[in-house]
Amino acid sequence: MRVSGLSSISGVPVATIKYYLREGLLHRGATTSPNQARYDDTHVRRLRLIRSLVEVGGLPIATVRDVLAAVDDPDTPVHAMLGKAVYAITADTDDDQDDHHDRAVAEVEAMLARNGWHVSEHAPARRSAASVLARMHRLGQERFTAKLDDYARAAERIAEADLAPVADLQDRGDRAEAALVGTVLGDALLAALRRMAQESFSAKHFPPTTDRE
Amino acid sequence: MRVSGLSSISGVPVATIKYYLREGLLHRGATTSPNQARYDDTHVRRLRLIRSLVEVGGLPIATVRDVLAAVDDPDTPVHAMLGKAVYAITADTDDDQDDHHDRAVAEVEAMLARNGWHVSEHAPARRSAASVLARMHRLGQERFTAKLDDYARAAERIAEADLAPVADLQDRGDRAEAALVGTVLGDALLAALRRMAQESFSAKHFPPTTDRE
DNA sequence: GCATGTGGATACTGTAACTATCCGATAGTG
DNA sequence: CACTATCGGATAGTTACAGTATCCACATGC
Repeated sequence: MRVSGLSSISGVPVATIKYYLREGLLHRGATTSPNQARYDDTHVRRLRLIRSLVEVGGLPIATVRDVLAAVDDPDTPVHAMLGKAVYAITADTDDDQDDHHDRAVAEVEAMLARNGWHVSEHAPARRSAASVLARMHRLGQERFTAKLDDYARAAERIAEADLAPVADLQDRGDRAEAALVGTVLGDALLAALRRMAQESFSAKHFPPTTDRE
Repeated sequence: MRVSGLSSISGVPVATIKYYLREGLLHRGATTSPNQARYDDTHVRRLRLIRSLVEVGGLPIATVRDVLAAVDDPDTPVHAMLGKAVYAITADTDDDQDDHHDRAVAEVEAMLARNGWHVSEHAPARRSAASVLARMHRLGQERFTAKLDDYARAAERIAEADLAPVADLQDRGDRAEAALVGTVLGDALLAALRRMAQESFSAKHFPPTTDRE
């Protein structure tokens, strides 16, 4: 298969495929002549993965390159690769280092302790959670503090569902890719489920009279 | 307070504040002279909200304008405003209309039926969930189908925690803003909690020997 | 044998989100 | 009251990102 075939199967324009090749997101095809190469279904798979990370996850192309390089590198442990992806996904929302931030950090720590979670001191998710919580406080939305444990318990169940199937995978590459997809696309799936659950819950407990037109 | 004061309090550059004024994201200050205006803490609050939606939620400026216009308009029902925000947040990941997509749609419908959820036929979250699920299938990640109910039950608990406090709010504007922040920043908070839960669960059930270096 | 397509390099485009400059007018200081 | 910093508002410029488009010498396949 050559570029045009890869393009029509994947729906990605030829020019864009060339761009991804150039940027190192997609491995080159097997060259049969100075200006001829063959692509196979590994390219199709990879292209699909790239598009999902970009379109659903919103990752910048440069990040996708780094993450995929980590996926491909057998020396990179899976958790390190995921850390990279997760760190990339999580916008580094500059924390303002004010009272709200300090309070948010303390609340996250208290929540971890209450629930018996063991999370690295330097996990980006810690900073991220505290940063978002601090923003909520600054916006006058204090109610999340009280609900943190409810969210945490839900997150626990989700994490359990996330990890069990991944642990069964033998091949390192498969496991890395599964973890990556689960993390990035999983966020989008969960967000959609949350919306539907909200709508359903709202319809059930607040009959559509005043609030719902 | 004038722009420079607003700028130093909020940390947003003057030029950017002017840009937001121009684009209609921020209401103009009370003009005291042809070229002089006073800003108050409603501007500070609004600015914080804008930055959160942009930096955490990743919403485009044009969308933020539309969403905030809906928040401000007393004639827009809260759920319509939220629908706008939710629709904006959820990238319209073009569904490829193939077998995978059809199957994903069916799986989402089955899940809704099994859990007794009442969700509008045209809810964007439906399309979004199906679209993400279809992508997972195309990537060879089938395990999510089996886990859909686990995720759904977690989403139910989250939705419950989300909605209860919002229902208490009396003022329409407060309620709209609370729902908006809860939806947009809530996604980010939940994603961070999920990461931490994964790390904690992983450490607990897969002792750090082989996989975790 | 010749139109069609190829890999690869280079240059260009479009959009989004600011950022900088300029203007005449005002505010607050001394 | 003079005067300098700052203001609001308009306009133009910048940067970053993610592609697109063009060009080329060469291959393929009818």
